[in-house]
Amino acid sequence: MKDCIDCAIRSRAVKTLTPEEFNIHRENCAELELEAGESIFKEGQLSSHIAYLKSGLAKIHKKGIKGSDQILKIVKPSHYIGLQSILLNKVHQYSSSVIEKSVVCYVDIHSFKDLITRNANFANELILHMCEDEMCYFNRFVNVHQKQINGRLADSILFFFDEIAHSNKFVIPLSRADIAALICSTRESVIRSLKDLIDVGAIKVQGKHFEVINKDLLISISNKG
Amino acid sequence: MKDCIDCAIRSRAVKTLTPEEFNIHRENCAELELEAGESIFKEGQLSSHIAYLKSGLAKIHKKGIKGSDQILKIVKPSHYIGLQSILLNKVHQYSSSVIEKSVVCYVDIHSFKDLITRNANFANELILHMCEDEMCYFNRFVNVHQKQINGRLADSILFFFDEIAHSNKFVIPLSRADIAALICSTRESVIRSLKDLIDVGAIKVQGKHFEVINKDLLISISNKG
DNA sequence: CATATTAAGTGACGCATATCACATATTTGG
DNA sequence: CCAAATATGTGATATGCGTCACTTAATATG
Repeated sequence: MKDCIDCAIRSRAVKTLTPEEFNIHRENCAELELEAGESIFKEGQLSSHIAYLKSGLAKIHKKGIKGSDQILKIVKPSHYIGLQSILLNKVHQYSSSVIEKSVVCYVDIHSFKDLITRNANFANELILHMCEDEMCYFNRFVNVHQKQINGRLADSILFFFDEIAHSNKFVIPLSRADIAALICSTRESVIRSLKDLIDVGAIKVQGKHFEVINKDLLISISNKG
Repeated sequence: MKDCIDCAIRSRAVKTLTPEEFNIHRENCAELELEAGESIFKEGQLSSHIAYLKSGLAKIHKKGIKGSDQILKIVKPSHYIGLQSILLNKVHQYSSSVIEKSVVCYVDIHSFKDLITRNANFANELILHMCEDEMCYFNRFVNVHQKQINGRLADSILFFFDEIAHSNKFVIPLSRADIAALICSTRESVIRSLKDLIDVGAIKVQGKHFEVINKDLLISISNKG
């Protein structure tokens, strides 16, 4: 049940809204609970809303010419997904799905655009978010190219440790094939690489349950590629 | 000599400014003419300005753990460079340099931030630009991973054809090593791949002068990776 | 609870491109 | 204009990881 006014996980952008603007925002969005694996939107689909991930985790993914999906980004709560909908092209250029049970709010594009043009602080917060994202894309682009698979896998495990779970024991709600899609590899290579990291004593793995045993070692593997 | 009011290549964002805002903007920026190879800003350098590429071409680049530079983006005129300066961290996270003779305006960060918060149309245009950029990053990320080197090289040649030169004869103002940095490869592999594209009759090359002889063939190579 | 389906793991092999070492060509600077 | 520096090009070799085919384990469904 939607309860925007008491929402503890409002985006920083939404926090800039006046009460009047907040009410407009609230009236123009619909909240949905999605199960793991369900789609937020699909590439090629007409875009009419911008999605806001209230809780849970999502991935942004896109098919390449080889027909295989690639995960472009793991989205944390309190983030917008699909801002490109505000562009002129009316079709989603990539897909988004949740990877664990999540709550997603869909915000009507026109109302969202209106908020941007009437509240510069809201727009400013979006710009800040997008700048942060750009930095992540750059770092990831460089790392994916210059690191070997163990370094890339270490990066991803550290991401879930530091930015999602904040704990040395956590679940990575991705299959081996999905982890491969995230780190630009194949599921067989991911399995072999996981084995390497286990063998050197950096992590313990049981299905999707991960435990970081030696974070410094993992960081070292990440740093040297 | 700075002549903002008659500037034919104002950004779409700047076009949204009121005359008053335009004057503030104008008073808070400095124009520089840079030669090919000169730096706009360097990674690690304190950021105090946002750069605007008035004319010429620039690249955004960053070193990876292997110590080698990677080109993250070729920047066309009428684009801002280094928007991440408006974030809290006061240091550039990547470098930017011009790749041909260019004119760059440096805009004071505080004045730029002020413009964002006082003019939502200006902010809106920035958001649109950043959304377009994000799409490019996603496409590039997927293509760099899923295409083999000939496809990636074809992509870059087509980029210079369609988005920079708008002509089948053009100069790519990059060394072979720089082309390699752009397409995630090495200079030897770029040379071999250029040879392949020449051999199949897609292009002609003389130093940095390129001629696309068979665009359809080049597109086909790009599409199939 | 049993069966079917999907995911994970393994071994063997192949390949696209990186690396290395060098020669040649071009550009730069005095 | 010439020497030095840098860029380009080439041949040979190495390698990290993808691919394929299969077996085993885990999960989903009726």
